[in-house]
Amino acid sequence: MSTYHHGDLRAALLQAAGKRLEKQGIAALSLREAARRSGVSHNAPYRHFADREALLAALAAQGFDMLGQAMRGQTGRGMGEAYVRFALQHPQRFRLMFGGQIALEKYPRLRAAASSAFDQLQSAFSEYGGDARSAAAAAWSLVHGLSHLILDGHFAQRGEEFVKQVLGVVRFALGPRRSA
Amino acid sequence: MSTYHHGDLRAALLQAAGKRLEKQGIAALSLREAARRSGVSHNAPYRHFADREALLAALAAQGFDMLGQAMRGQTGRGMGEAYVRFALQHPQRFRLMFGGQIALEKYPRLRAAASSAFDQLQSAFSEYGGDARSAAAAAWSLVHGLSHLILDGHFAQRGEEFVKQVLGVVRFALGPRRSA
DNA sequence: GGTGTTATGTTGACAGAGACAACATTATCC
DNA sequence: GGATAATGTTGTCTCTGTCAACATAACACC
Repeated sequence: MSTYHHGDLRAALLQAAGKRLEKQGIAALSLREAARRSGVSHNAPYRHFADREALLAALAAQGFDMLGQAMRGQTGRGMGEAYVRFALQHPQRFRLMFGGQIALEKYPRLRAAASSAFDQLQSAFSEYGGDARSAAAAAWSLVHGLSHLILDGHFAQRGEEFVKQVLGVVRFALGPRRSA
Repeated sequence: MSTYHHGDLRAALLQAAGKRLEKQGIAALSLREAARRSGVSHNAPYRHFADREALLAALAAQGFDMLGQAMRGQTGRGMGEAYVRFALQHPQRFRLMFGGQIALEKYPRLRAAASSAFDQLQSAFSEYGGDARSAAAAAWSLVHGLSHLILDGHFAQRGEEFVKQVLGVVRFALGPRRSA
């Protein structure tokens, strides 16, 4: 029988869990459910993930990769808009990535994926001289917070228009401005 | 016997759960544990909370009240700093409040508490004329995102100094703006 | 004061999840 | 081709949320 070994169970589990995640939210994610959807016994996942948290970490890492992809090629304001757009398009994934349920220090792969995404933002602010770090941190905070608050339903509006309006109100002090 | 009825079980549960929350995080919160800590049977909590989520919602509402209290009397930048300080002092509570695990629309009391806190921020920006809403939204986003990212360990620094520096880099544009 | 009604707690039970251990089957490598 | 590691399975335990049925106390009304 070739059905005993799955072939690529790890990927299958990630896909099944990913689907479940977007549809039902983090709380609905279970190893057993993912196993079921992958047509495998309830304990098989443990050969690929140490525990539930490890599965979540892998999904989150995927998310950071996706986010990096979404921001690629963008600059300045456009990058910020891409960030928010990603969050709105993948709400549950975004919450998983930034929900604080995963101990970042336990998953180097995850930390690396996150840093890589942040680096893109950072480099977009290199022109800001000595305060580049602070400006980048502020910009990230701004788009991150905006994403979160919109997702949580704390604003009445949530369209592209609103996002542009809010981002447009902000200026970063110091250094040259006005580039596209 | 006066031991059959607890007296104020609801408050006791909230306190027990609150303690557990700050120490162990949201995931470690369980109705049964709270019941145990309150010296009561495992099903007693259901007389006060419809389900686990309702308990979480009550804890979150408390959190918004605390946040409102922390911002009271502050203005401008100081209010933003108070916001971040609150988040850093009550990390798990903050995550609960903004983790998206609670369906805001199901708990009017919770929504009210949240709006009330936001209103304070909003009113601090009333001077910004027509774009007051956008400016307030941006300011909230900024401090909110900064809090989140620091909590998640995405920045190397996390002291008061760093917070002031990041917030100091941001300016809000006055008056009406062109939109993209 | 006695009595019916409501609020509050208790006991018991069930299903689903995470996690561990022991065992089975297939790949892999010399 | 056989040892060894990788991968899956079965079985079991404990914990949790939640429902149902029952017990006890508080309260309102006569």
